[in-house]
Amino acid sequence: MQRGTTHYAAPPWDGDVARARALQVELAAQVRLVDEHPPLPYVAGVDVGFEEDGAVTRAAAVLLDAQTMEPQAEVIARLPTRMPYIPGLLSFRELPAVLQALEQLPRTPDLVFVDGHGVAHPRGLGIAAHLGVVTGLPAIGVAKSILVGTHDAVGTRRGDRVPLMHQGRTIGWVLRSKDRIRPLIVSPGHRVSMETAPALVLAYCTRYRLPEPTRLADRLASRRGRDIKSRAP
DNA sequence: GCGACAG
DNA sequence: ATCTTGTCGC
Repeated sequence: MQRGTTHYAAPPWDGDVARARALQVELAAQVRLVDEHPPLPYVAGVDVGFEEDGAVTRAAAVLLDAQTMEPQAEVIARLPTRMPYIPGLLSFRELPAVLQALEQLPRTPDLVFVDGHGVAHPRGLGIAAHLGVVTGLPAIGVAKSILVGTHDAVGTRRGDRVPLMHQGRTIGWVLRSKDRIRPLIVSPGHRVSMETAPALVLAYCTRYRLPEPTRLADRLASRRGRDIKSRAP
């Protein structure tokens, strides 16, 4: 960590699925779906990839100027993978590495775009909501497919959207970020309202399906982009 | 009991 | 998520 004072507590994992789910319910109660993000000087995008056949979890975080969307910093954190992928418990597997990457950024972002769901989760605590609650930072979840919920047909043009419903509640949106391209599943994670989340995501979608913060982090996390700057002694 | 199931 | 070339389309 280079910022020194910031150290986020990673979620615990002892193999007890029931305990993890109980913790999710507790943390979900702390989620605030109201707009509390400041005028955005800086935004960040985070995503995770794997190396060594899954033995190593690699998280990437990219800091961008909120206005120009120009990348200000790109960092990578590597940690040994300590649990398998379990639907509904993704954050317990990926958040530890993501938090370390966030700590390596030269400054704290005012909003974080996370690859995965926000409150559009069985217990209301997708990885974006989990990240938001443990860091206190405003966060939005941007997923490529649905984990839970149903929805009506969505228009085919950029900006078209329909609510993602679950147990009679709107838990997110199915948002068309690009004409004719498979829609994104957007849900607020923390300190962002259900109404604002899709507007912010759309504002950061330029010529690609994914919003810039997430797209850049995605490129760094997976092994594409010709391994720009990594290596950690 | 039988599927579904973010990444 | 990851294993993988070329190919169809804006």
